[in-house]
Amino acid sequence: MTRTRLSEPTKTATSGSIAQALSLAIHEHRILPGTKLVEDELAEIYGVSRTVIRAALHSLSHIQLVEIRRNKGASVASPSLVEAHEVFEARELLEPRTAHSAAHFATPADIARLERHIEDEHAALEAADPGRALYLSGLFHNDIAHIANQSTIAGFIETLVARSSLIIALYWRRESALCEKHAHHALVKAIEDKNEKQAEELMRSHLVDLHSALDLKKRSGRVLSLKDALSQ
Amino acid sequence: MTRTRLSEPTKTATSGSIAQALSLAIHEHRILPGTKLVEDELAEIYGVSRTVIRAALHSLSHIQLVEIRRNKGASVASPSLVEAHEVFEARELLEPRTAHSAAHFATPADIARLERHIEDEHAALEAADPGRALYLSGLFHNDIAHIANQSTIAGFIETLVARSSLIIALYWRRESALCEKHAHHALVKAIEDKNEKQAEELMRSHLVDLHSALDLKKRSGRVLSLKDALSQ
DNA sequence: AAAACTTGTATTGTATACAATTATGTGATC
DNA sequence: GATCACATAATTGTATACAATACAAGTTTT
Repeated sequence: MTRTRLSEPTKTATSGSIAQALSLAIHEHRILPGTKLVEDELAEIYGVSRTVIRAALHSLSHIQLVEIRRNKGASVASPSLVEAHEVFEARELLEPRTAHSAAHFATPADIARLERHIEDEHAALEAADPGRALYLSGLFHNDIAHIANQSTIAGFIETLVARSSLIIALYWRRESALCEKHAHHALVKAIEDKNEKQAEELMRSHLVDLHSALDLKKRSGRVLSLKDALSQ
Repeated sequence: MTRTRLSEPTKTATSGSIAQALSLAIHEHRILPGTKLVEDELAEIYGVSRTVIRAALHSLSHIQLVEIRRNKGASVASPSLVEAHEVFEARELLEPRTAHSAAHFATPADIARLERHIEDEHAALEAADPGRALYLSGLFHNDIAHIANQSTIAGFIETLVARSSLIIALYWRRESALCEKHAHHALVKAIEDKNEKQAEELMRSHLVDLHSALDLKKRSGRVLSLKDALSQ
């Protein structure tokens, strides 16, 4: 996954790049669950036809980041509490295993990248940008899945991490995500030490911790205009 | 071009129904890995425009049943041996857990449905229709995943089962699938008895057995014409 | 006033036209 | 005979036009 390019406007938006941009905006909570995603509006914003927008929306709907109802259009998905628990239960099943394998396969370059993720995440929190911190936190988990060298499972985890971002927007009750910093640090340490069993156990407890931080009732969310939310 | 009004309940083919029809054809090995899927040809067969076909192909590409390369079009996916092993490793991670939960949640109606699947599968083998038997065998696994009441994980398993069908087309070396009959029967028995631990263990050993039946080198496959393969 | 109908607008679904790209075949050259 | 160049066909990518559906507001009817 490459970082978003900044200022060159000549980038002809393709359905993939638009899906990625929308996905990032959802990850960072610039557009919240329930927001209607109107095809014409998005086509205008990205300077392409509805055809391309439709492809992007459909690909996001497949990973359940957006929900498409026939003749009703697309909106950012709004997982139920049951789905929320399911997502975290699935993560608790998959990710400890990937942490185990990651501890086996990780190279020094991998370790360095993971540590950079943690630093960036911390910097985003310092800069009062919790949305970006959340996104980076997701990248951290995805990166571990890829290091584990199981691309099929890594693909599943990517969708689970993405949906987790929606869930956090709806059900999160904890004030800061700072507590995660130590958990992530300890995890990297275990992976660096090639302590597979410990990495697995740290990942498991980390996820249980996140899962327990879900609230029981939905939060209300104000919805910004798409133009504003997608202007970067 | 006018649509086919000749037949009675002319189910206006939608992208979903077309995706399902193609998926079934792939499951049943009527169209084999590597087969080119030309949009115009499919549009002609199903009596819709390319727009609808494209949506169907894209949705199949998301679950990796078909592979789409830009400007090159779609073809039935042809997983590498590495991917094949990954798919089965993922199944070995997920499905024992669902078997465990299924044993917990299964109702008598669920048991009856599972047993019907086994019978149908056996009947298909008797009728010398191994493709259909394979499809039904996949349904059996999907059904267990749904009984386990974890729709997120069930969704993952569905894609893994689908890809397994491609893998079997490419790498299967066993003559008959009859051996599975006993495995499936024993599994249902354990679920019926609500013996969670045994169900989990039977599922694990069943999957290890399947995994071990993969050959190391690809088989060559003859490709039929799409019109013939999709005529049902 | 409440319910049902009507009409107008916004939005999505599908087909089609055209542009861009890739694949194919033919002949010239060595 | 092999290989390259180039023209032609086949196929995919994108935009747009139009049809179908849903949504909202106002009007009529009871």
